Amino acid sequence: MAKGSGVSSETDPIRFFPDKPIVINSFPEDNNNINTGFNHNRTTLQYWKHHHHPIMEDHNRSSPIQFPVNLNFSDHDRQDPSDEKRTVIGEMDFFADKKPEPRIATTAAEGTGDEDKDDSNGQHGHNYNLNVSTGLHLLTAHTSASDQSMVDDGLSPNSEDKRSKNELVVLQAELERLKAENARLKEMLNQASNNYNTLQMHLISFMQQQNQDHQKSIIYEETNKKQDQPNEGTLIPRQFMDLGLAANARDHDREHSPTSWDDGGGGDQVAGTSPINHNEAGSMRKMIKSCNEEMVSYEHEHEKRREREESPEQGGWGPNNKVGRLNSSSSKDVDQTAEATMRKARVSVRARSEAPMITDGCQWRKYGQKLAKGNPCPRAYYRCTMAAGCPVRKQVQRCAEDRTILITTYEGTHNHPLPPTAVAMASTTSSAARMLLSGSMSSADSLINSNFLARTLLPCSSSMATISASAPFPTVTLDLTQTPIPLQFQRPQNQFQVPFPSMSQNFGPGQPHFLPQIFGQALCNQSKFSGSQMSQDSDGAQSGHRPMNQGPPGSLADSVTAATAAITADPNFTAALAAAITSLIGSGGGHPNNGTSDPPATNNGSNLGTSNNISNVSNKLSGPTFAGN
DNA sequence: CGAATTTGACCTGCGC
DNA sequence: GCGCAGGTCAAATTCG
Repeated sequence: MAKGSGVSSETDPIRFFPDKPIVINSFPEDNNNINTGFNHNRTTLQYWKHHHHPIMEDHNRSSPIQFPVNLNFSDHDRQDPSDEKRTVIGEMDFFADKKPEPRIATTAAEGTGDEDKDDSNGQHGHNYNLNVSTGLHLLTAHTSASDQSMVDDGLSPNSEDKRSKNELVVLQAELERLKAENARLKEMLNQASNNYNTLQMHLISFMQQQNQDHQKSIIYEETNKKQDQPNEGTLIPRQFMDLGLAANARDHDREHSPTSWDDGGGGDQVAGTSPINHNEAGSMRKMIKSCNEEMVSYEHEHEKRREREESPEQGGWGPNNKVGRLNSSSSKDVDQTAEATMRKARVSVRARSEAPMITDGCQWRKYGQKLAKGNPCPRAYYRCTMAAGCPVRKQVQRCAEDRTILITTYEGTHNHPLPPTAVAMASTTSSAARMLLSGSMSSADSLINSNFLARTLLPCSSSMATISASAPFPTVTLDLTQTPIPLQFQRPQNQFQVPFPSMSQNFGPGQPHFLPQIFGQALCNQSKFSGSQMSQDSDGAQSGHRPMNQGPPGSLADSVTAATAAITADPNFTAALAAAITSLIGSGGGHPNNGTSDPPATNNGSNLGTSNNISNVSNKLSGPTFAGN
């Protein structure tokens, strides 16, 4: 969390979004570095570092949007010499290519010679203002032929007069245009600000709801524990229960109280607690609605599956699986669906590694290996052996296309104490899990959550989360192998890939690369570590013994944990997320349906359980043989 | 010798 | 109902 504090202290998403109105880019480059506003270059970062105020605060001085406005600067504007200087400079630069003309014209008309130098009290500015701002008309009106003749006696024939008038007209038109543009940009900025605020409030209310749900789930758990006295000896994965129940509680809530986002009626917890910008909210609602529809159908399917699957065997992975059914119908339902959900949910981690298996702080025992269809590389099945009865299992397999990629799929939740690295990870991932779980509550939340989870778990530039509904089990795939992802949605079949517009955008300038570094480094370490320990595992050849214990203190698990914890706990991150979502929505980068179609994420909140398992991902070698080949 | 892995058999779900 | 594929079990094997 120490790192997290760093994130939170510096991260100011406000900068992210409000700036986004790439207004900036529509201006000439010479005004100031705001132009590069959204580039990730040093200039921008430096700018932001040195201007710790969001553009919204500072727009009077630095935003190009203000230029046209400041054209009307008055004496008041000039009270502060320094201010004036800066403003003038900016303006002059901005209109550099057009100013010479008016000056020439004015000078010629008034015959005042070098006014810039003569006017030491700023009178010039004032006069100039008259000439330019109000003055284009006035000048034209006042500057009669006689005036001109007085000044430019004998030097200004009619043709020249006409020419200057024409220039004035042109300038006037230009001024009008700029004013209009300024107004438009202002409007955009306001809208962006509104959107940002709206989403931020949504997020806050969403988080509050999550807390409530979590508490509710705890209550459920306590109740169930009392009811399950006979099974007291059995280890009950608390996180599992918490998360699962939370999800179910939400499902229940949703079933009995349709949300406004879904049905258009009022009363959505999120929408209801915060004002909505109708433009933004409208498109968002569309996305969410379609998403929700998909989720509903998806959930229906899985409900059926669950009914079929749970009744016969009830998952044999945990003795407590049967408990729920013995309880009262209500808690039974809750338990069943929750646990089923947890059992079914999976988190798949793709990472480049030469090692036969990524270590995650847990001990695993291989219990099977199978040659799966479509992949020449065998799939190895591991089960957690850190505690008897731990239901967690994982599959390890190399990617068929790229065998340097190791795909580790986790399923289940540990029911025992975890080593430091794993513990930290678990706590972190549980947060993410809750995020994801809450997705089953309402479509709105689900949308946010799927993104949130993805961004939370993989905030680095090379990350991507894929939520798949095609598999029998909802699966979230965290791809740590990808290079920065384009802002576009790919949608293979039922998969919805959550794109990560380089998180650096979402975070304040202070730490744009903080998280990516963590993850990147962790992965890098992983690779190095793997490489140093293993020559090649392509043949499944095992090179001797690899101690099966927790990963090193500085492992991927730690990194991920720290990073994730930091993010999840950082309100700024949530705000940044909101901004990111807004940008995604606003950019129209994806199909409305795409952004929404993350059924699995929401579906049964199943991913929660899985996300817990993510906590196990670390970067140390463990299991002996890799089945992966 | 105990622990872990290997590997073929078995079970189950699903699609045709 | 049958076959396929994924997943699991457990005896055999290997390793330290």
